[in-house]
Amino acid sequence: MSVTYDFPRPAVTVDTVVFGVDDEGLKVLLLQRDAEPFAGWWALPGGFVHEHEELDDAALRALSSKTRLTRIYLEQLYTFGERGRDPRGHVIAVAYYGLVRLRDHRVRAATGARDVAWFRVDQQPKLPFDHSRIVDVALERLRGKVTYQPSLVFELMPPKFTLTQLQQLYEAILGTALDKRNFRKKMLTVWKIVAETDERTEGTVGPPARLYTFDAAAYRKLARSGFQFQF
Amino acid sequence: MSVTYDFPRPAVTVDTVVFGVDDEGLKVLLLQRDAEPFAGWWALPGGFVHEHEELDDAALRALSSKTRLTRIYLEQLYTFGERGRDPRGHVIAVAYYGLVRLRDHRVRAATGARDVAWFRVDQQPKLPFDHSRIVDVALERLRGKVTYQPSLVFELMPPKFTLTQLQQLYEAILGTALDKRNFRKKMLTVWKIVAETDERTEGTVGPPARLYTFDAAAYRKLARSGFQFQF
DNA sequence: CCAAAAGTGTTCTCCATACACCCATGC
DNA sequence: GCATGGGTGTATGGAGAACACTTTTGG
Repeated sequence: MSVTYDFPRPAVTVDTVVFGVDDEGLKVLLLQRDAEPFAGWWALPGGFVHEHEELDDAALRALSSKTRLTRIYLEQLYTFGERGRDPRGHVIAVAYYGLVRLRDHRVRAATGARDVAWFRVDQQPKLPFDHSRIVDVALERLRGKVTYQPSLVFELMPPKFTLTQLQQLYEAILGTALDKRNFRKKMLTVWKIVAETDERTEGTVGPPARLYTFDAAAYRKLARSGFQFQF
Repeated sequence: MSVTYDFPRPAVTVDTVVFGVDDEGLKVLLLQRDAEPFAGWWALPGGFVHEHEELDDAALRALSSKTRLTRIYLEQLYTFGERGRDPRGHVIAVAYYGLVRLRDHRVRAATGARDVAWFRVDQQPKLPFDHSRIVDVALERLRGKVTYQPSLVFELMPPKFTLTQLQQLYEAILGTALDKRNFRKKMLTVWKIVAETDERTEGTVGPPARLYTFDAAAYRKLARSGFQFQF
């Protein structure tokens, strides 16, 4: 039995919003387009879905082929299909977002891109298509998700970190300042999802800070019984 | 400037998961397919996206053309693109979910459907494609969303309702029993999102119950300052 | 000794949770 | 009068929010 469908079809693309963090704050990965439309503009990495390709695979492929970023964690965000969003015609974009440890990944331009760079989320250039909207939706989702699935945050942290670094990351994502004592109490006493190590930072300006690790086992236990949110 | 793209494209469909409630509990709307593949099976209402049609419009059109349900609130759920999910080939499904007041809407079969009916979510037949998975994802989303966006629930309630009806709806959606006193305290004292009327039910078995309305203004005020969840 | 950052406790308020009895109505 | 469902209050515990000073180190 073969049933076919032979009408004109919309094209389907995947677009990816990849966030990273460094000491300047939260950043988003953009590439400078090589081809029309919008050649020369900074835009989200993405591309057309190939025949018989799964969406998740298409997103990873598009990202790695254009920016050399591989093996990163992506999650589907939303599917955009507004009329007029793409001058080439009827193009539906399945958007993904993800997080990487910026220092672990050297990005460089590849197929279809003149250049690749990280932009602070509060200092993005004007983006083509509806990409600005997509970034906004991704940011909103990231902010929401962080409060009820804090494990996400640790995707961005090195394996060992200080509590101040962790707090700064939360502040970068949420865009607000947090109280140091309350933050530490939540991590150490309430949630207990970080574990002390014996190590400390070296060569810092102030006193050395203790290094912690993410306690995945404690996290899973906590996740089963639900979270209490807000800072 | 015209840029085209001329490779084989996946087909794009929209599928809708519509929830309703009656005294038997939470239900989902299914239709009995008329055409191959899976002719005769109960499945989610849906259909192919037309040329230059927006996704939201396609979902509403597919739903109304097959079930005569119109003007309902739909929200995008997730986009499914797993290999092998459709025997016709590479078909991507953008899924939507929505809520209706079951008693307000008489559904009846139309184009492409032999029959249309409401099924209790815990008594669904075996569904074709990956529709069972889609219903599961929709249910999970509905359950999550109810706790942080309670206004959703009132989409399913009549304009005037008793607190017991409201509580039963929450219980149907969440699949758990709730404490009557705590529930009422939350609605009336903590959230204050329902307003008393002077009316009462008539002809009931026990004593008449007071009727309440949803207080949209109070809700918006509360929504701005964030919620506290859980019952 | 000074600048910089690390680290630490307490109080108050609000909400979640647990729990049981009396009352109004229709039949 | 009885079955059915409506309606009500309190005590406890846990977490969020607000808030400031001392200590350690390198230069």
